[in-house]
Amino acid sequence: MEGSLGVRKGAWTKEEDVLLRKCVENFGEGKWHLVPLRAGLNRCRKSCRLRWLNYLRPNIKRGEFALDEVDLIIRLHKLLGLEQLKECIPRNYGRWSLIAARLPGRTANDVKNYWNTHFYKKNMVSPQHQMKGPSSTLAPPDEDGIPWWESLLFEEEVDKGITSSVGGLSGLWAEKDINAPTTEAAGDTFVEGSYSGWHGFSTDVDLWDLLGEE
DNA sequence: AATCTTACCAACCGCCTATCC
DNA sequence: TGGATAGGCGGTTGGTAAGAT
Repeated sequence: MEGSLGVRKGAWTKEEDVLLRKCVENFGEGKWHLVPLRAGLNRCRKSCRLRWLNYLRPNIKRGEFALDEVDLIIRLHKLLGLEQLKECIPRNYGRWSLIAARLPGRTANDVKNYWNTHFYKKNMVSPQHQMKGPSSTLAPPDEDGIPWWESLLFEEEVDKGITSSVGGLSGLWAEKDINAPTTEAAGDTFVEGSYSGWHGFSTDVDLWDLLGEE
């Protein structure tokens, strides 16, 4: 299975995994354009990076999402989808990465897949009744027959709490003496809590502050 | 047992931003 | 300053396993 430039595509073999792992162990993460050459792999740089980040990296957690993980995904997704934040986070960039950064061992791809499988597609049909939600083995519905996760998705009080938290962002910046003169910088400030890839804009504002948790 | 449908998830693709020259 | 390149992201696709008919 090869692409137009003779670069291999599709599922990775065990041999390829071994080569990639050895390469990263020897040279470290990064410089992905050099990895195919160094590892002796007939793969593109993006494919190597993705394979490492989503599958080969140490401490990757596999298997079913725990209750608290799903809870957090729902809350953070809701938070990051708010109009107020869309204004200051360009294109919602880093949304899945932000959420994944709060779930040790989970990757952005994992979180995205989970959301798309359990919530997003169901939302397209009928939000209140078509969603399957997290595996029923996680937790039974309450006495009213309403799954625990559904209340998180549609609970107005959760909305209010999150909205007020976001509304208080400017206060947080002021409180922490953070200079956020533009909406773009404001977005960086928010994102920085768990994502360090942008601009080197550093602050200790945390998603937990916005969620009002520990 | 065979076929069809659904769910899951690894991987690809295109786009954007940052950095380098 | 502007083009080329690399890194990184979200959206989407496609293969496959599991369940239903």
